[in-house]
Amino acid sequence: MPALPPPYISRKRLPFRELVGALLAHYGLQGWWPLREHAGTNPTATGRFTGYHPGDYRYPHTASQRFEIACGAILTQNTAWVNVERALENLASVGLLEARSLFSAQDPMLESAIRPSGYFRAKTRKLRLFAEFYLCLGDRVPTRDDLLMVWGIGPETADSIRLYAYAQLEMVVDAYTRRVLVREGYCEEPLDYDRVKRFCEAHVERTVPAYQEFHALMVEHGKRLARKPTSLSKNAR
DNA sequence: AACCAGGACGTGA
DNA sequence: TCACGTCATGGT
Repeated sequence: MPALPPPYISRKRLPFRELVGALLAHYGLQGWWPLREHAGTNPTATGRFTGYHPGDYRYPHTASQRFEIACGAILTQNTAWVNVERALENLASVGLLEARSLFSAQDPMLESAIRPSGYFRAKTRKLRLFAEFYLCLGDRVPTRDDLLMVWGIGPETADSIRLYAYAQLEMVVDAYTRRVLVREGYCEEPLDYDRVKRFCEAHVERTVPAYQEFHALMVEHGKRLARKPTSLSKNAR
């Protein structure tokens, strides 16, 4: 056990599980991960973020969807999703949203396709290295440690790929999750990734759909908290 | 016109 | 270990 002060102070709050229930009631089922083929359907409460499939947890249906999800997870690193959508569209339109062609593509081709999502040189390298890893994988499901061995894939990206591309029971913690936990008074900074992950695991039903909905709700709610405290966050005590 | 967005890596202390 | 700089585009 790390010799650190306990980061999670129990205040007079809803039990965390009940906050999650309140968020679900408020925002509804999310149905992550967004896919291009669903673009334009199921707009969420925040508006223009589309591509979800609420209520259907059998994704990915195909290897193509799996690869698209993983690429999106890499491209969205510190980047607004709307920019990632453009990059994914560009990749698909030139036939590069597929492991073999992406791996074989020339740098300038990849770079120009993903430029809208930023960090285009670093992400070109990351996508290519992931494509290589993905091809070597065959039909096997990568462990978290497998993914962390790949340059460009850190804890959150690895967990996102595990939970959404491979439908494995893996809790995803992102900036929005941390923001919600802090702003709603369930923990204090500094928020170490693995400790937040364990906190969430302790409070969420241990099923893949529950993990997916939980993470998606954290993002949806976190986006609101970015602007100003919402009525929900004020009422939720 | 700053500031931020669904991080990860390299570096020096 | 850990704090900090770097990577880059597009929206608000």
